[in-house]
Amino acid sequence: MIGLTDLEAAVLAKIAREGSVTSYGIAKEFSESMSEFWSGSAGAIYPATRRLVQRGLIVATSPDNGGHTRTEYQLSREGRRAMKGWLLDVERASGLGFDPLRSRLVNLELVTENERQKFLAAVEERVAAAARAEPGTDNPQLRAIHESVMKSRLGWIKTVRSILGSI
Amino acid sequence: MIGLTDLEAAVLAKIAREGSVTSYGIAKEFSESMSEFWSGSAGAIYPATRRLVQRGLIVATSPDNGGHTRTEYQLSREGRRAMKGWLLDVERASGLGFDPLRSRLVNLELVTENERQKFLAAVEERVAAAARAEPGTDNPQLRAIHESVMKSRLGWIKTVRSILGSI
DNA sequence: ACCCACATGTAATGGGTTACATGATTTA
DNA sequence: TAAATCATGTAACCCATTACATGTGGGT
Repeated sequence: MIGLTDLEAAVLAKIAREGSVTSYGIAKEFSESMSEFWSGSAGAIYPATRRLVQRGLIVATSPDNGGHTRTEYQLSREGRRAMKGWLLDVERASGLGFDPLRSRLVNLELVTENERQKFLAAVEERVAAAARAEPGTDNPQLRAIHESVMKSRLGWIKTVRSILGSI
Repeated sequence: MIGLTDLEAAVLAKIAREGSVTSYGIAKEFSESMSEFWSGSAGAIYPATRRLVQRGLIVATSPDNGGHTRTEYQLSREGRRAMKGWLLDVERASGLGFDPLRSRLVNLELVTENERQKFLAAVEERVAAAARAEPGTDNPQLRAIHESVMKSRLGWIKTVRSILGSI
């Protein structure tokens, strides 16, 4: 009834979006696109789906399409409820999480002006490149959200550069 | 020589900024301001400083200011080098990390229009409130960075609302 | 025949979390 | 003198990571 880890919640959401998926399918999406924060390793996903089954949040079905083992998961009613509880959690959604750039920026006064400038320029270039990269999804909503993330991030970096440039 | 965890790096940076600190002092700052991503628990900080000492990245000194035990840490030369290596790591700095809001937004199509709108309005309000809150530091650079984070975040949320509003 | 994608798992490890335990010093 | 703060640590637990092990099915 209590806490889902963020990975568990993401798994629930993935199952909700797809309807029916295997652990392998979940792991694959996590490792190639999802968040780059999770590796999408088997050692995380298989235990996670097992936990979710034990808690009754998802149900397992084993369609026998010839020979090999394959287990697909679907959301249960409680699973949907839990997923929505996590998704609409305003308190947690309003936090900052972990941002590898932010955690560096707040310490950037520890290096020289020159290093700062070079670093920020390089990061800006890299983020701009990532923003131009192909989106990896054809869902227009997701694409728009992804685009807004990258745009806002670029704008933020520019702001920070001007702040730190004027020391 | 290889990887620092982000927490270890943050500890190094804190020591670099302060010059000399106790584990307790580090834990305190982490738990009240730092990142809200780390709890700043003793169970994380004391083992971390121990590891950093073992790797020669910080050195321990025990000033005897009467009676009670107290261990302060300072950066070693290698510690400064490791910290700078982490700080100026463009590759890692350019990633997205974990954002509790982003990880929800990409799944927001799973709830009704009404729930979406209510959720986004509530989050916007809460983030705006956090942006107005007192900064917790008197360092003008840090304040400016924090301000830029919150401003960019608010702008982003507004963009997302207009994207998701026009479905 | 060989390789790649699909598919499922386990084992060792690492590094966080909460909760607990202890004691000195300062402040009300 | 009671409470808060400073200060250090440990123990049990959880969960994600990497690396390994195993096997099927389809394409070249």
